[in-house]
Amino acid sequence: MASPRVLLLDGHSLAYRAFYALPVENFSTTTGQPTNAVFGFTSMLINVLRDEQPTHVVVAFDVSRQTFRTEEFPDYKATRSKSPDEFKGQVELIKEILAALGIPVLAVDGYEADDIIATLTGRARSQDWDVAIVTGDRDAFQLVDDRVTVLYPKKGVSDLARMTPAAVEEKYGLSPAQYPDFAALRGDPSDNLPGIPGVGEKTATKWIREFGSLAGLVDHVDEVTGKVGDALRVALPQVLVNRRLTSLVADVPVDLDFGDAELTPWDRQAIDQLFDTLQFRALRERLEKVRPGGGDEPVPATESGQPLATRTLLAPEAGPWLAAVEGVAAVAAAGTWGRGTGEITALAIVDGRGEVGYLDLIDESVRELALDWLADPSAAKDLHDAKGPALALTASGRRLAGLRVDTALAAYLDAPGARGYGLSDVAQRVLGVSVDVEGASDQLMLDTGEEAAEALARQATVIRDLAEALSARLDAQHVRPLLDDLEIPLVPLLAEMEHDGIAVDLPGLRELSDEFGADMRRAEEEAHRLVGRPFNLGSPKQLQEILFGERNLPKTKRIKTGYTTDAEALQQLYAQTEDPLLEQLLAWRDRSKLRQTVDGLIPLADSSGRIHTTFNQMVAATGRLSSADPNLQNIPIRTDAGRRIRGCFVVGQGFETLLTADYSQIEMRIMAHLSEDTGLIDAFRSGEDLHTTVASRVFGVDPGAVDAEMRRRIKAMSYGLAYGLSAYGLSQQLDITPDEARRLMDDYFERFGGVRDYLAEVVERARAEGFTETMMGRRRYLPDLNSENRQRREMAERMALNAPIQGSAADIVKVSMLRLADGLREARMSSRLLLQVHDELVLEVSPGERDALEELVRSAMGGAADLAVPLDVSVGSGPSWEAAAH
DNA sequence: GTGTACACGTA
DNA sequence: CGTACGTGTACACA
Repeated sequence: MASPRVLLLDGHSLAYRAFYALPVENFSTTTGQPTNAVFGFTSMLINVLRDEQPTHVVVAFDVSRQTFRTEEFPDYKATRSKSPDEFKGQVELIKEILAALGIPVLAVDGYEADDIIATLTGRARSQDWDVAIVTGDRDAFQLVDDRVTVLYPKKGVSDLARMTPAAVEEKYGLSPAQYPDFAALRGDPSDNLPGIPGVGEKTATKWIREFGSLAGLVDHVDEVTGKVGDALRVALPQVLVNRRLTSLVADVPVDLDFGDAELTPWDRQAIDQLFDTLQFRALRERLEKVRPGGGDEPVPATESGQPLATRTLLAPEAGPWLAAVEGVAAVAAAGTWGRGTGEITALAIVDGRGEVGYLDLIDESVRELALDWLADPSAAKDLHDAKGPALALTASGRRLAGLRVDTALAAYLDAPGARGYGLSDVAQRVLGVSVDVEGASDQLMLDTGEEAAEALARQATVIRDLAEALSARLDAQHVRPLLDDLEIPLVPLLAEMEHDGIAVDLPGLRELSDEFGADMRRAEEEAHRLVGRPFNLGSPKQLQEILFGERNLPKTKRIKTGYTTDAEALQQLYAQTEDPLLEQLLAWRDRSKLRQTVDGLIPLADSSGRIHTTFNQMVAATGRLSSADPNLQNIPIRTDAGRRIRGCFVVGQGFETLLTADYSQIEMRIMAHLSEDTGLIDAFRSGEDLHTTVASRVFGVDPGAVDAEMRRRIKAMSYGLAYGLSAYGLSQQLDITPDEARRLMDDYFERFGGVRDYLAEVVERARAEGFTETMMGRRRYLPDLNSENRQRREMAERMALNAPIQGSAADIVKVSMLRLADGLREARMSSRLLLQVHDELVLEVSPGERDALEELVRSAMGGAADLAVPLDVSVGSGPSWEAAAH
């Protein structure tokens, strides 16, 4: 075996280099946390791990600016400006990353990182190890020899100079051992070490070469002629000071066993979580490629992903084989699905005995057997992301049943807010194994039979092992009921909703598109006329130039790229200046947004005029569903023109009407329940208008005396509470002074103190426990609650405040959907659920079922949770989504 | 072609 | 300086 190779990094100097090399504007998270130093450092680390292939790694940091050097020479590094706060916070993040990678971090009081590196270099050399040093401090060049290389960042963070003895010789004309002598003569402006007037690198090199060393030069100092000789003699004491400071200390009391520095597999969960919060996507992939043991290591035979003897089951034996499956089967499905339909092309099944079967569903009879088996409730099965296959089953007229663990959903409940829930993501995170799903599907496409079977069977074994590992995790977190009773039963229901889709009035949509298009053109022409030339109204950049440059309008709120041109700001500008261009811009924006929505819908209608969204069960960190392709959860409603789009979602053929049902103020009701605030509970129980009732208490007047403005303010305040609204934010929204907003909040909490106490308690508990919980126990982990960074911490606090409220509402709506679907089945009704929009359900009503359905919906939704306040449901019906509103 | 910023629709 | 999403456009980068 090759001798160990140790990699030593100067954490501070590299982070510092990165901090100034990478523009912070391009390297910050969406929450505003600067990450340029972390990114640059991590990027360099990954590169050297890849290129140097070290067996051991240590990172050294400076402790403080106080070292023996500042004692000897108080001006040492005195010109270094205090490192900015954005930098210091990032050093902590770097240390977190190193901790997750299992790389020891060393810092010794009174010494610099380079001294630690010199010390460790000496130790490694004495064991005859190779050493690579990465540092932005050139003093380390003195350590270079045939086994010690210094990698010095030339510029940026990716270009490292490889300083070998030959490279030092070439660059300075000196040996590494001569370097500190040379540096002492030259001085170092960055360390605030004075040089000698009239002496630069050239002269310094010449002297060292001539006399062999600084000591040699000192011995013959009188022989140096000319003005520089005089200068040298004058500066000699300083030069000797420089020499002592430049020299690295190789006997720092360092407490390190090299065994602890050995590279080992790292803590994937910690890495994933860190890289997620830092929003490092590409880096994570680069890191994955250099992980210990290499990126493409074969999976050990005994571990997950190892193919077993796979039997490809042909028509005659497929039926008996499926009937003989024992225990819970882990199933990997191949196929295509989306937009309300799907097709399964192959299944690999591993059963409780370890029997592995592969079914090619191209064969008609195998296909029927396999689909029936998937729909068999007595055949227990685990799948990964079963909604796709469920969609295919639904399309074939069946319903997925017997689903025990969906490993994607389980991973989501275990860690909502993670980066991805694909099989390879989850297998990597939970089991630490690589599953090349892409490669597998490539092989499936090649259809080389055996290879396709092997690839899919491998996935099935991973699913089997994941189901076991995740079950244990969910049990430990007490979230197993959420999987069993909520998320899993929802899978076939969502598949059916997606498959059914919702009918649209296509001619109506086309008409709207034309109309909105005409409005856009009018506004655009007028805008061009007002500006005097054509420009792109859709370009915020051009808009900024025109508004704040040419027209010199008052500046709006600052954004990264200048000043915002969002609708709110344009409206304020218009109120101030009455510039007619602003009217046109606002009109154009409004119409183009609506047209964009309409034009996105039209091509998605199927041949029978129905549109099929995809509900995503695993994206929202709070537990909500989301809707995509198209998003039917953000169809306009607030404006008349917008509502006309809703009017184009209509009842389909064979049905009588659409019915919508929504929870009124569900989040406020949850807040009343969770906070146990008697005032708020009473307000709901009174049955009067909530905001008016709350306003009358806050302002101390009769409900009849509450005017529209009072109600508006209280409504904004109440809703804002669940989002962590600040006095400043409230003042902005209500257009009042922050003082007034503060007073309003105080008055509010005076009357509803339970709410304030609850909100404060939620955050504190989450800070202590690391996560928030909904009424049903759904967790959200918020590590940033203990962040040193104020912005991140406060962001996490608002999330902590909101997650139990939004998440409990999401849980309740999910429960109501399941109760409703069960009720429909039991009553043998053919009306059906089409959409969920967070607190609203949209149903399609079969002829004659209207009244019974309303009754069912009210009881399913109203009884979905037992709260201290009633769950109020309002119902409406009509031929379109718009008309069914209430 | 891909990623980011901005703007904006919903609950 | 208010949470949770998805989507289209512009624009800069590769």
